[in-house]
Amino acid sequence: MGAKAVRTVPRDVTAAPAKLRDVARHAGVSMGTVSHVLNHPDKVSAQTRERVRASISELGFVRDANASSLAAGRSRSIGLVVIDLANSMFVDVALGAQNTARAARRNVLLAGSQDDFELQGENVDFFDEARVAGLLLAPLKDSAAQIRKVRSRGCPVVLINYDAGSADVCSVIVDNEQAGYLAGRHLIEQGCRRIMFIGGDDDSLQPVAHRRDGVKRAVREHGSSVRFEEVRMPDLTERSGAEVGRRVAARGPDTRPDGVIGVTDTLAAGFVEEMVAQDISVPHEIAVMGCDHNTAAISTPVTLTTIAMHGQRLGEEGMTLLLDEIANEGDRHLHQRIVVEPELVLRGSTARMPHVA
Amino acid sequence: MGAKAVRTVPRDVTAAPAKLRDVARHAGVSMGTVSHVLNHPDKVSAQTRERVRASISELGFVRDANASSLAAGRSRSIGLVVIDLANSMFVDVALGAQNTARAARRNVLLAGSQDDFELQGENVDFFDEARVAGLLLAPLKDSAAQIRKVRSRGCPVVLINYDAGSADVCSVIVDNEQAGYLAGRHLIEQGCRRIMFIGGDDDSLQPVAHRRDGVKRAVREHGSSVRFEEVRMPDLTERSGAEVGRRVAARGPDTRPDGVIGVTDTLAAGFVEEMVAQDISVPHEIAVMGCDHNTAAISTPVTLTTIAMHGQRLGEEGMTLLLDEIANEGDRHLHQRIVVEPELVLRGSTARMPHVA
DNA sequence: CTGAAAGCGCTTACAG
DNA sequence: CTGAAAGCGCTTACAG
Repeated sequence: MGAKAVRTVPRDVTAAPAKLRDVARHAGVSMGTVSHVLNHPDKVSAQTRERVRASISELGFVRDANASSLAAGRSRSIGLVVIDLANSMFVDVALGAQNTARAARRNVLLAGSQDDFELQGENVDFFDEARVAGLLLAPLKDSAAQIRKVRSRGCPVVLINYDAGSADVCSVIVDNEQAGYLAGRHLIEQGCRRIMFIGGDDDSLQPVAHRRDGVKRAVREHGSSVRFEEVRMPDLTERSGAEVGRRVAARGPDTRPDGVIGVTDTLAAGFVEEMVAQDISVPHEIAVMGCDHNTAAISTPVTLTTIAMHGQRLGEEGMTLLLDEIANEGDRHLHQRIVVEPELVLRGSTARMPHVA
Repeated sequence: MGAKAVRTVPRDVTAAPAKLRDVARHAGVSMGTVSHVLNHPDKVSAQTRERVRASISELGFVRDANASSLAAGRSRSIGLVVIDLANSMFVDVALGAQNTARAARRNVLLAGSQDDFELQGENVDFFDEARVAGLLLAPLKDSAAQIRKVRSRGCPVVLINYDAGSADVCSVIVDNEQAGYLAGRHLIEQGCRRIMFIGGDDDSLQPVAHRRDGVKRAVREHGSSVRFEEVRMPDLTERSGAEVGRRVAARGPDTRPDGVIGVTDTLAAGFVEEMVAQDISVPHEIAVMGCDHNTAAISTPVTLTTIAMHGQRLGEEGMTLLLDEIANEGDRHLHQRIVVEPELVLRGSTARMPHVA
């Protein structure tokens, strides 16, 4: 080729990264214009916009989000704090929230609390410091203090999977009472007459209390022929489920329950494993089910019947509510309480009736 | 009580949030001193420190992390981008990374890429804009361009579950070849002689290629009596696994494989479900196993033998390497490549030999 | 150990 | 549509 030996020299990697002022200089415009191209491209003429964009990519400019948020007074990101990422329900929540946020060109910052209220507090504080545009919170238990603090800084909060019981905050919840009811009714329909509910000993854990109430309603509805029994464990782990399993096995076959509901799948999974270890047949001697559709509860030797919570739906609805509240800062926003219905998921661990197999 | 009616008036909630300058004024010190209390408490006398802390909590001051990061030139947070949070292996990675970071008083920002290379790019860009102190990246495939960009801004990167093959970056990887080998050897030991490997059609997915190589090594090692067959699917979903299942079922029993390895648990789970639907016994007619210990693969009617990847270990080691690189900015840091060995997890889907039951 | 001051890299009225 | 300038809330040498 006859072209002169002029070639694009690769930018020196050790050179200082380009800043907005460098872009402005390079494009021959003011910093304000570059900022507009970044934040309100429609307010800039097409020609200027393209010139600025060319400079941006040529210089490899990446805007400093910290400076941007500081100057704008608030970050564009949204914080999401969930109870525990090891519970797949909350991964679903994150997915749903993420997708909805992305459609609105917003980023979501994700944090899991590992079932630890103190860690939850740290996560909320962190997002508070980051001055997120909004906070989606799936709390372990009553978190009024944490919420008030964040809100006083002008950050809207939407609750997920927790009913604050007050009208001054949006929430998206699962009907946990109904979840318990579905579980109880299903076992009764499978012929169980001695129902055991494995819950926790901390009544402030709202979903646990509600699910128990639902199971009781199903039992009551059936009349006096069904017995109800509740065991309260200090935590909701697989280990606790196995512990209950040992106690149940130690009883005579006639006094054992014939249907067991773990308030979480994890708990139910631990129970099932212990049954297998003790040579007690699931579902024939004892039908077992979980109650939160945690796909992480894999290790059961039989597949676990459970109640699906539609986590993704929760995340989507919550994010939609939050985005609305952010857009309408206080005034035109009406706090809502959205209830998502749970659903029975049939699997092997309760399949006593031939037609269910 | 004879005390005067002086009581602590609750701070007006509508008042402007306290800033560092307010704290300084309230405590009667300069802003620099407040900043020191926050960032280098040991450089301040105990008395001053406590006075400042009292003012901080009395005023409900929460430092603005954006301003802080801007002034300091870099955020204190660390970014973690994983391939997919729906794969529990990566939740484990996040857990491990989180715990290690927390011990070092660092926050980690978590993002999942949903198996989407474009989303991965967005996640990396986001952390780049946030000027994170370091980036832990579990990439889908070669991401040299993304990495170079971030690094040019002075942000150290450590790779997880991906072998960059170059000595200029730290990485923590699973020995995927060994994982494949363990899987292959296990099936052969279980008596399988016609092994099928279900993989993907994208050779740039490193773990897939390595696991296949490992399976082949096991087959080769056993001599010519074992047949090897590979199926390449466009994606690694449950649906693809079921599709392969249908094809296998359509063959005559004599030409079918008697041992199947899904390169992911998800793939294997889909295959198993299809076997059950087709009334082909797992493990007796066909033994099946997965290869990444994804606890999210719950829906299998028999529990799935798989290879554990020790995700938490990966996260911990990766974060440790990254923290070291951050602390020793370039000079005293030596790039390392840590290999974590995988491990066979026996379950029902390959239990053909009585002693394994 | 403490204080005064410059500066981090943007955004946003404001005026043209 | 574009530009000049003030300011966002901190941190960090620097001097005392």
